[in-house]
Amino acid sequence: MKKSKLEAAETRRRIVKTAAVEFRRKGINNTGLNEVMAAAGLTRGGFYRHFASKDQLVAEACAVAMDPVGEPGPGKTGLDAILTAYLSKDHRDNLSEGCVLAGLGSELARGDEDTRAAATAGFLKLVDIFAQHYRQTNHETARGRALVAVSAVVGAVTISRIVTDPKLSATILRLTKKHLAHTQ
Amino acid sequence: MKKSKLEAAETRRRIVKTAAVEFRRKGINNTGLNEVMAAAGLTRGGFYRHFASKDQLVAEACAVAMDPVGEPGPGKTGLDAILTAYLSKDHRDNLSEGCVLAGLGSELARGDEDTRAAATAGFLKLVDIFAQHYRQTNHETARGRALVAVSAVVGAVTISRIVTDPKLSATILRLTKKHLAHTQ
DNA sequence: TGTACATCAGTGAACGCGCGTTCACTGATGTAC
DNA sequence: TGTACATCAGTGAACGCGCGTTCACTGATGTAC
Repeated sequence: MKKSKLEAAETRRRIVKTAAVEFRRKGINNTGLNEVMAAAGLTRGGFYRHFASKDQLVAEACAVAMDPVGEPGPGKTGLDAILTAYLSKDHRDNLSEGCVLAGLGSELARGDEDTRAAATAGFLKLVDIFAQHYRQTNHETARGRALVAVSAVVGAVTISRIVTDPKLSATILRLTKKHLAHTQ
Repeated sequence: MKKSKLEAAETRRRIVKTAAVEFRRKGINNTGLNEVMAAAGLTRGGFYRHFASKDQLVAEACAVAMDPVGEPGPGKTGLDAILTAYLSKDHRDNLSEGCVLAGLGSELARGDEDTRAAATAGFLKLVDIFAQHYRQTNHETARGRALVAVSAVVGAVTISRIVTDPKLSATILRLTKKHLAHTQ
């Protein structure tokens, strides 16, 4: 049953990618390795040919999942487009493809060093994207504003997912967008 | 071994309070009922005399834990005091007594209706406290600003706990405070 | 190029463990007379 | 007020279950000669 090195590498990538989706969808603690492997079309036993532990998979899945964050779609640019995408109902309702910081924030805070480092790298990437759109004379000021803005949007999406009143949820997203667009 | 009704009610309260601490400290999914009961000085079996399920305890613990949120300590008032307390390293490092929204945000988003309703009530209470300090002519505007501000501080504390770089963590808290104080 | 053998990706059963929940039991509390 | 009995808070063992992890095994791949 041995597969070629190429196939094995592809399998590994598939496991990480599947995990990135499943963890975001159901939470890290609520997602078993069995579940991830099955979703990747494999059986449980093969997992440890690729990873030393679940924690390692968590860290790698986190790193992979952070990559596409903040890309508001092809052709769209500008802070407004980014804010619109991040603070959309689409993003709020689509856990499995959304931002890791908003989807797994409080679980990441209890994660191991590697996981938190991956999340930190993703956060900084997002901050850079935001900072590019804060056209200040001072680069540090732009970065500072971006730090605050990213924190704010992560909080807004997190809370918009908790809140039981749909109107309130929508208002949080709308007003956060308005606020951040105005302090550009 | 039966206890008086008074004692039983006291026991129930103790379980909820203990759960509120343990859930915040280790996360809801990582905290077993066994653990909560032991921390409350009881054995596992007695739990179901007081609660129908773990989910019920989660909802009640969440409601209780949300109560003291936003109280910046005796004698201190004003938005600045609230922001200072909420965005302090003390709050960041003291999971077990901190704000539920920041400590359990992404787990709450996957919680059941009752839990999310309790969290929503707590969120709105916090929004009201903030809104009282935004002295606008229009009450709705003040509430809007408060919604955004509470989302922002929840995001900031969440991320300050994830980030592996202590300086970055401190900067997020400091700049978020500065930003929100200035848009008063 | 062909043969013999080592490697190792993936399978599927099994491990111990802790989970949420149930249950028979104990004995002090509360109630009825 | 005193007695007899029902209630039920709390105990501790046990339930089935899914978890992360291990392991013997299979057989195609990759390598050495």
